[in-house]
Amino acid sequence: MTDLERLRHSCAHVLATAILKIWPEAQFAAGPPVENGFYYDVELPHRISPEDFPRIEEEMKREVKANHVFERVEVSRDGAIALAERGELAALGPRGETSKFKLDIVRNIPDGEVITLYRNGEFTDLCAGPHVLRTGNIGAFKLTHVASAYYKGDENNPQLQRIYGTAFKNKTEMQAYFDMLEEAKKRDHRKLGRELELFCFDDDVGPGLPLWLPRGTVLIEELEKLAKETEFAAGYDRVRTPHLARESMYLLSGHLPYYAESMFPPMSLVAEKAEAQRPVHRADLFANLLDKPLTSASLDEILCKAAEMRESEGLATERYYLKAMNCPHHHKLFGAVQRSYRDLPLRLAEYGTCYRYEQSGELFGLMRVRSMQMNDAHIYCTEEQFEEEFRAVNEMYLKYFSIFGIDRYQMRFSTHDPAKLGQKFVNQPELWLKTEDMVRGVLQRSGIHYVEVPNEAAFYGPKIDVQVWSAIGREFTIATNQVDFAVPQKFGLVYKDRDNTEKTPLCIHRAPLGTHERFIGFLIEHYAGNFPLWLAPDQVRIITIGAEEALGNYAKEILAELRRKGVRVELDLSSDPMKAKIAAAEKIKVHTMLVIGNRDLESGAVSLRVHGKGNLGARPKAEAIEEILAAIQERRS
RNA sequence: GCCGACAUAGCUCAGUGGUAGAGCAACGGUUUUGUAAACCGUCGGUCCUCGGUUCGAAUCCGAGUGUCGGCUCCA
Repeated sequence: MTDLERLRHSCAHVLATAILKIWPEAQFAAGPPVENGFYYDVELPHRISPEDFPRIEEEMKREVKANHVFERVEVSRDGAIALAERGELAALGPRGETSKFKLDIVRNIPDGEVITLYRNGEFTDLCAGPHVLRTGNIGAFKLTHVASAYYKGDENNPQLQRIYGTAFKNKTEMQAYFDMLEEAKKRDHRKLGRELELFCFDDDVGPGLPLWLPRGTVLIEELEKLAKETEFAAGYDRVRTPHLARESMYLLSGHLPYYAESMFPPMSLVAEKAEAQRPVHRADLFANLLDKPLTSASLDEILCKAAEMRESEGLATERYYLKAMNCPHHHKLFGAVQRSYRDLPLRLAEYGTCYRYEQSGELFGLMRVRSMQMNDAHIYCTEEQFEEEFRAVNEMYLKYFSIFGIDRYQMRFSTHDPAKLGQKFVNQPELWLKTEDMVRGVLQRSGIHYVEVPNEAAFYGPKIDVQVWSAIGREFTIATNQVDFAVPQKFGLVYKDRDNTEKTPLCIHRAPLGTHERFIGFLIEHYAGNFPLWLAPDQVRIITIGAEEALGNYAKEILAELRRKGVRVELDLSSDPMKAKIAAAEKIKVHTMLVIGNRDLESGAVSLRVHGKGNLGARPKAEAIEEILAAIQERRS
């Protein structure tokens, strides 16, 4: 535990002390330090709201001022249980009620472990420590928010109130933290997305279904261009597949019924000619049955009637699902053509659109959505080819990260848990060990730093997830690279090997750029909206000083030349003062401004201004254009 | 999905039971400029939706929807 964590954990005890002074009946569960502070979970009939914070903080201040010693006491298990039963743990003294959560925690402490209590003033808590010496060592603290959490994170357990706070050695450091938070807020992709007109959401379209405005679409298309170039060079073939598929495919793939919950509910079609007619006919049919115009019927009435109708006529239904992943479609493409070992490795790539019914409370801007476009590809290869393919995929990741200047990331290698074979993981123990060894080997030989996490693999094989941190401090999986040794077999995918036998290929699922939604959400925060020239929705804006015809013509010449060369360029010929035009361009983070006045017109120059860098001075027109084209071409950061 | 908070003009926000407000943006005009905002005017509202309380609701109550903070989940 770091010094800061120790201090924050101690502050959690002070928080509990204060809460008990106000609400003596409070029952406490766990109160650990977390990334930016600490929390304590409490069960209390009173709903604590931020309005209660000043009062609680007042009590906390008193406790800090009293400068109580944090006293460590070792107790026997029976001793701790007796104290919990008398309600003396996480308490100011004996109480009528058992310290029920603490009792549960004591009972779950493994045999042989030393059980310790910590006391500060009147407050005693079951706690492994360590703590600061005295409450007075807590220099600065503040309660930040309140949320709810299930006891032990299990949704079958009672919901507790989780009071979050933060603490620092002194006020200066705490202020710096809050200032940093303010800065982070300005980078929030949801805020910038609106300000820069990149994307939006609409209630009539639906929650978690982003709409891309023209500027955001530029980002998408630039990323796709990058991916297509990179994948073409790496020997990928592009494919395209529909957004939905019949139920039977997801039964085959094994996604149903296990993943049905995270898929949109199916569309049911009646497999009967009369029913498959154009919607208008269906509408008339329903209207007749309903005895009123369709428009005045509620959706429930219509659905109910439709179901009744199907039932009464005994019509068979078939169901279609929106795809939640592209792999089954790609597997079908592998199987569509006879494959020889000479065709392998076969790399099928698609920016496929997927739909996942994420729980409503999980939606978060672009980072967690219900419709997404994935930088997907499936590589079908032999076991011998696996290492080389897997290594090449990892290198592609690193190439992308260097283009975007992403240096804070972590590769997470997720493996299976042998205890869950046949449940969470396909029951092929030897293939698990073999593929995990292969992946581990590639990572080690490539010198890639990674952490290994058991029990987090996909159901069909081990995987590597790349974690990044957004400006808001949330952790996200931005990219994924997975081994699949199970599903190709289910699909009966085979290739004819050299020895004239049929073999099942291994499959690598990979998405180095993740989904457009999450990746762009991340990039917005990463760049704080200040995209490099090649990505910037507004690459160049020509700003005239004055509006004489000759100057306007000169500006139009430059505009036309840049347009011809594929640059996203606009011309601001309005009568606003030059300073106002610059301000308007800066506000939407136009990357490069070409400011031209009569002086420039006379000398055939432009004056260059770059967002965030200010005025770079005048230079010959041709030179400025050359410079702009080169920066775009090289995807300079 | 669960707990809680929030929802007022395109954006940021004020308005706590009695005529719906500001700044910015947009639009119209005047102004003709040397590196982040020239002046004047105009437009703009289902105060999220539905229901209730009340002589009267943006304001109080209930339900729904959405967003946010967490939890759970995350192929």
